[in-house]
Amino acid sequence: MAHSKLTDYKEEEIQMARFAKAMGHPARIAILKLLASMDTCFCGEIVEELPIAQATVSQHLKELKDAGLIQGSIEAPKIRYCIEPKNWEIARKLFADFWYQSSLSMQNTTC
Amino acid sequence: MAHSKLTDYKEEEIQMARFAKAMGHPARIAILKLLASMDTCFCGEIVEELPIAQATVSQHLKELKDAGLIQGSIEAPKIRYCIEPKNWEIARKLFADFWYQSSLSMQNTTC
DNA sequence: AAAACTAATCGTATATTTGCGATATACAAA
DNA sequence: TTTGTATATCGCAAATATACGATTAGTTTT
Repeated sequence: MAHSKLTDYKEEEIQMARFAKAMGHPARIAILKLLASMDTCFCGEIVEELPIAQATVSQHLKELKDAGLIQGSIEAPKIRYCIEPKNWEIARKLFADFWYQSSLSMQNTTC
Repeated sequence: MAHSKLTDYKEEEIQMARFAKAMGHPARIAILKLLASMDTCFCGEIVEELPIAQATVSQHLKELKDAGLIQGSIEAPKIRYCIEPKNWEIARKLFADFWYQSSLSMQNTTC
């Protein structure tokens, strides 16, 4: 048997989908790029950059935090955000492997 | 001025978010992996693999197709699916650049 | 022409996402 | 202790996503 019906998805697929979903909005891509390029920055700076209201930015930040891609630390009265290095590396690797594996097995055929 | 308020997101961010969103579900990750590893396969084979109903698989396939990541061709009475090579490469590159750029600018600091 | 098969679409229910203004919270500054 | 500043959270509305069974559409086989 080459393949068999899955009772559920693999943990790796679930994890990768979780990261991908967190990245599935232009605002969150922009936030991640900003954080990666500026190393760290304050919430307020992000709000200034994006074409959405403060409450909405805060919501996007929460989603990225819940997915584990970023973290924040209090520097009263501000909050400093940055990439969460461990999960960032996990995500990077998951996606890198994903496309690497596909390049190995995929032929140049089209259907 | 280092940065300025965006009136809207960059096309690249929108495109990347579109791909990421399409990949933001375990079923769709599983489908993409399956297609990449099997080169091409029939819709029915995908349905057999996944723990969800045929109608739901069809819906996920439609989303992947709408995002441009896969394509299908009729081989009556079946439909053969495969990766859409052009957009696949565009997506791969977007993600690769994304993490490469971040590795360039990110220090090993944490906040 | 009828029956069988594959896959898309419809209709529906429920859950999640997105966005905002308003408000609350937490801390610093006065 | 009051005031101000920064950010999270609340409450809401609208849109989108997820899942399924049932049905339809398109082809092939009989």
